[in-house]
Amino acid sequence: MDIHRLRCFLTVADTGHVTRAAARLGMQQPPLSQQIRALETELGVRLFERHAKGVLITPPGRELLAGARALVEQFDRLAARMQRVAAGHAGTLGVAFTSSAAAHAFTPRVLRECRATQPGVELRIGEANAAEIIESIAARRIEVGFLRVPVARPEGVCFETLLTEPAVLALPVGHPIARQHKPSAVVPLQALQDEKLILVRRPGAPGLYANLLTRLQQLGVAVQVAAEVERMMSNINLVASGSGVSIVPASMRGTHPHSVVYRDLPADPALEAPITLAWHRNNDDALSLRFLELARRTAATLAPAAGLSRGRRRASATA
Amino acid sequence: MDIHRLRCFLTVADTGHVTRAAARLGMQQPPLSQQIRALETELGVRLFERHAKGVLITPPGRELLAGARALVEQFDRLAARMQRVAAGHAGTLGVAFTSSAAAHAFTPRVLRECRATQPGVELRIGEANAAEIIESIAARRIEVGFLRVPVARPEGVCFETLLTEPAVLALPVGHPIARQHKPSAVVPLQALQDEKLILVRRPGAPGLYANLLTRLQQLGVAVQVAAEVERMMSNINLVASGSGVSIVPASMRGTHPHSVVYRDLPADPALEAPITLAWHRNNDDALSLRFLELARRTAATLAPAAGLSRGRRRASATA
DNA sequence: TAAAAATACTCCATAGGTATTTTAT
DNA sequence: ATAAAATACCTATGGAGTATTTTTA
Repeated sequence: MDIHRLRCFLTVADTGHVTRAAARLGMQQPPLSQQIRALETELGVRLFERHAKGVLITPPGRELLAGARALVEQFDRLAARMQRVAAGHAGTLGVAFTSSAAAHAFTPRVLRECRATQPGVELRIGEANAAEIIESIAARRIEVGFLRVPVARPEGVCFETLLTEPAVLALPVGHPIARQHKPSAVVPLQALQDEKLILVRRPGAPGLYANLLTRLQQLGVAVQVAAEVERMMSNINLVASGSGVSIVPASMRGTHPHSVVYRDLPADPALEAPITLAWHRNNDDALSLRFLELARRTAATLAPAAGLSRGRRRASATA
Repeated sequence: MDIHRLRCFLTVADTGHVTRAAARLGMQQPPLSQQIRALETELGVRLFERHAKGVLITPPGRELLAGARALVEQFDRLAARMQRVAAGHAGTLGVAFTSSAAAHAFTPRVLRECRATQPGVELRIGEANAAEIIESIAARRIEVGFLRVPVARPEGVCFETLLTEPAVLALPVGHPIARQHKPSAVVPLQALQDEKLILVRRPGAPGLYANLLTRLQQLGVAVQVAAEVERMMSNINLVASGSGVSIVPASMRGTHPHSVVYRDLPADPALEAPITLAWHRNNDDALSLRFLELARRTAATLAPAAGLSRGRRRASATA
């Protein structure tokens, strides 16, 4: 008993004639008779009564009929679905973001674009920190990640900077620096002299804040480290509470609008905060590739000049 | 893509190794590799990443996995069910009764027995008149019928008398015959002289009532025909209403106990009312045969002596 | 170097085709 | 006598086996 034989059986049952069924199946009558006979022998059941003007299904044949029809239909659905999967029009894609990547306008736009252009694709969305996302990609639990800085580079995981944005200074409302500089002004880093600074820093993960400390040291600006936190949101919350000042990616502007004010910093490549796309080198299926391309295109529409000038598709892996 | 290939795929996915999967499938590694390769080529999708220590399923492979597992399980369920069908332990059986056959104690007992001994068998029960039942059997819409008298004998339909029971006289309460004869007495047919008689008679269906009229004529007993009805129940209802007297199969005793009284009649083979089993000659599947045998055994326990003395298994067909 | 998968080939079971016979109305 | 199914026989595709090579950690 296999799908092919069941299809033979169904066609004979539907037509009531072996000959007509054979024609519908695009085959000759004798081999179809043999298929039916083989099925009967295998099941130990007579499926049809043979008459001079055709065949009549038997009670056990009727039992098979319902089950076989459901089975063949399910089979055909699966085959059709796999065709769409092969084309990248259907499937499930695991995507994860860091909370700070999720704050960028890029993130909801990518998801919206994907749902709009690929309605058959189910997105499994998760939020985690960069280390967890990278580990999940390495372990192949998810396909794509969006994060800031690649805090680890396991074998096989690729990274690509999609966008960069400048860092801005985040100050508690009423802070002297805010009073001394208009909202449109650029605050020099020297203004941070003796300020209490809040850092987002994870063990072994040099990122935006390592670059900041290096630059302050170069400039001879001394600061106090008021707190080190793990998440960008904790960082802003501490600024809002007045515990100190911090620098954050420009897309965080607007968080805690009543408690936090933001000021531009001098243009500085070391203080640019990237949005980084992460995926696994071995994921070469149509769906993953389409999604990566979609992410690149979406990023290009958000920052076309930046994207081109900084060199798109800077893929890299520690292979 | 067929069930066999999907089974190969599932085993490789479950084990994560082609070699181990081959062992579990009872085959060698190379043909299994070929099956996987063929499936990938056919679907246009890479299902596994090949590594030195085994294989890792890909995203499109995961898509196939769920569907394939469900499909193979459904396939196996169907195969298992067909095995039970072949043995007669599962399936659907269409059974119909005439209302007067349904009144006999035999009927509920057969159904109860079947449900008890064959719990996997679904009984589709219907009630209809004898002509409809016989036509349904001839048209193969149902498998078995229980009725009184075969009012037609189409090609292929077999009949077998399972039980016979004497006819009894049904009288309205307070009727003179009831007063003149004790409940245990036997009322001679001569007592019906000049009585109003209710008959159950269908066009072209000679049965109990034809035999009765013939016998009364032989005895020179004149009666009035007060009514001719189609159904045994209408018959008893008319007796209950005082419209006349009638004779009914003994199993009808107890119907309308407050309005109708019953009296025995002299033993007379022509006035015996049979319970007849009807089926189609071509139904040789295990389930039908088992049910016929069950009906015969059940009938034998109800009237072992009668059954044997009158010759069980009097099958007949007008072939 | 070792373990796993892929390749090359051979064999055989079985699906399908053609020609013919049997069966039932 | 006719139409349909069964049988007989042939061919070829493809699944499974053995031996061997390739790949990767």
